[in-house]
Amino acid sequence: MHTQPMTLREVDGELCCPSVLAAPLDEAEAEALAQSFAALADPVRLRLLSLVAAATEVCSCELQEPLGKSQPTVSHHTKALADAGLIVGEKRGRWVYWRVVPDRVEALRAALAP
Amino acid sequence: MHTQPMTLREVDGELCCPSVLAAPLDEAEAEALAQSFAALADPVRLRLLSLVAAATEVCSCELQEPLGKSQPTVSHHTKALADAGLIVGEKRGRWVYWRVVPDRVEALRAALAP
DNA sequence: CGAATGCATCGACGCTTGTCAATAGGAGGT
DNA sequence: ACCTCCTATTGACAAGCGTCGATGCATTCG
Repeated sequence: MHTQPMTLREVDGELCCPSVLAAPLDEAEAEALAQSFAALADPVRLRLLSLVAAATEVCSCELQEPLGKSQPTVSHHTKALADAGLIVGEKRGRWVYWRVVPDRVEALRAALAP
Repeated sequence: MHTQPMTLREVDGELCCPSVLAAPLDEAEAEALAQSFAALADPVRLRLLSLVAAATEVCSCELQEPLGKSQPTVSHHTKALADAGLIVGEKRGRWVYWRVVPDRVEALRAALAP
């Protein structure tokens, strides 16, 4: 299972999120935001995310076919999204069920707010 | 100078933008969105974008020092952001002045809307 | 128990990307 | 004309990433 949501806000704990357009970012903020956006910078991961969002809960085995990718590749992408905190996995029996983390998506969306 | 805003919406011309969380993305939408997010998936480009946004207009020469990168590297990143349609450059005299394209940023932000 | 299933990890392969020095292209100034 | 300044492009290099087959780890089922 994959965890740790990554920094992005361990920094000041005050405001919700740094906005790219509001004020110049310092290097730490830029690095954290860039890693989060990098998780979205792949078409397979975007489709994976949209599939999970559409079903509110999806196991990895259900992703392999619609994505048209091998099982290790799917696992690689779920891990990438989970490391970015955008999805979270829960292991039940032999399966891992994935859900999106709306707050995380919202944080990235807020980073693009004017 | 760099131009051409790239696809992302040549597709249906109807709605403003595909949302990742609303419905499963097809491969074309995912590819276009991924390329746009890839432009934001670099800390130097994020800081560059925030610097341009803060000043509403910045020439390349003013970016080199705060970013701490060489001139070719800065040019490389301005091109990347311009290819993604996030900034646009206007050449005046010997200088190129960059401005953000708010609609483009908003389109990406909308892609993360619930 | 053993066999089967779902997922993660490893190793390897190509391709992409960020970076800079060197060079080229253009516009202004002298 | 020449020289200077700003930007873009090229070439090269290292690092990172997406992909898959093979393997390993748990868990469930018979």
